[in-house]
Amino acid sequence: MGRTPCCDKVGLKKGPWTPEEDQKLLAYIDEHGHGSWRALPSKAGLQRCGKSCRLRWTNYLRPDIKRGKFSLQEEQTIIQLHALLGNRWSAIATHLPKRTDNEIKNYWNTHLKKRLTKMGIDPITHKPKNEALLSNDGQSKNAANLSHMAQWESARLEAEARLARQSKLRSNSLGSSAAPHEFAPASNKPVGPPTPSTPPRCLDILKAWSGVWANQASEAGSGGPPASLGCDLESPTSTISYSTTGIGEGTTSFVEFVGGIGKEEGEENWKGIQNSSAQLLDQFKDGMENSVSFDTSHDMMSHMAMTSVEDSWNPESLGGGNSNGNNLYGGSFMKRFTELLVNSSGGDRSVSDGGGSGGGESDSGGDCGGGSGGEYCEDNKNYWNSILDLVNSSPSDSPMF
DNA sequence: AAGGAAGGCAACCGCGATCGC
DNA sequence: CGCGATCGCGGTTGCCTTCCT
Repeated sequence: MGRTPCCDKVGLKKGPWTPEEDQKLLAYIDEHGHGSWRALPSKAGLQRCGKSCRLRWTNYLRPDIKRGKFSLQEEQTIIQLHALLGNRWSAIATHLPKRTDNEIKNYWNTHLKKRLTKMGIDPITHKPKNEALLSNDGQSKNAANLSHMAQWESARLEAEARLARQSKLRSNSLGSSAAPHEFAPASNKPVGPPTPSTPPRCLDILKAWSGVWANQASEAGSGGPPASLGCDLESPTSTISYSTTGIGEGTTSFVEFVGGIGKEEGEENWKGIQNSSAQLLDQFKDGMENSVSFDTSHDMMSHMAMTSVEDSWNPESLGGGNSNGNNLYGGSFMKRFTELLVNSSGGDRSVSDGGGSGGGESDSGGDCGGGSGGEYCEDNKNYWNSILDLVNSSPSDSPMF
């Protein structure tokens, strides 16, 4: 029953690739595209299994990958995304143009993870180790909130993937004018919809959400943070079953959840939206109904919209929420933390780019706790703005968007 | 200068998801 | 609907390089 490993065939070479092999593979793909990886080696005259060829191509030979040292910005991105996505390297890679999931994974394991551990941070949960001893009421609630978002995002990812597949199929069946080169997209993700000029509309809800946050923030002025933003992130609860093994393991992305949100769009296009979650829901429904044109995704997303959002995305969750802070993931903690982290790498690095928008700020310990109000809120806003920027600046060729 | 330890990274392995017959 | 083939992903291994003593 078990599938035999593709490399079990005797006579197939393993181990490091030689320049000659690279050349053969490159030449073949350049001329024919990879097509079926299984069939490629024999056609290309390589004594390798297809899987090995695919890996070599995606991780090394692909023309659109960048090699070399990770920039500060990239490090920060990885850390933040890992905090939200866990070990979903391929998903993280979609936000890091020209980096492969394998490279990111290696970099995490060899550099960032150790740095975290050194600092007393649990690299899995991204929590300071001593926080594990804290009472779990607020934390668990936040974790649950994030988990809800993870559920939702997971469903969205599935839908998008399906969308992309179907789109690809359609374009193929229409005798698309695709170039003969079938270069794999970044991180082996399915090729995105053929008309990327309009991003997946399912993301509109995310814009809306962003807009709500922006409004909350602006209305609150220096008063309170958009509670849902930093202190008590609520999210639609998916009806799909999902393992809630904790952040960083088995959870999906909040960053991707806000994926594709243009910060400006989020703050301007949607500024007119009332804070009413009902209106927001209408927007969401409209977006769903009008945009996701493929049956499967449409059904799925619509189902999500109808069954999930209405059930759990209540006004309280949008506008209310608590302010008990200490939201590890939504608060300034993460930002400061990542900055601290990248700074702690020592040597010649410094936080000087825009990504570390709050660079140089005092280390106030990231207390989200009540009290500090304005500064905290500003930090939260900045943090999420940086996330939005981060996602927004995701490569246009990212198959995710 | 030599040997061992540690670090870094390319590549492999195995599993789950998906596709096509 | 079932089954085999294929693909993609994440975890792990093992080799090579660099650092340290």
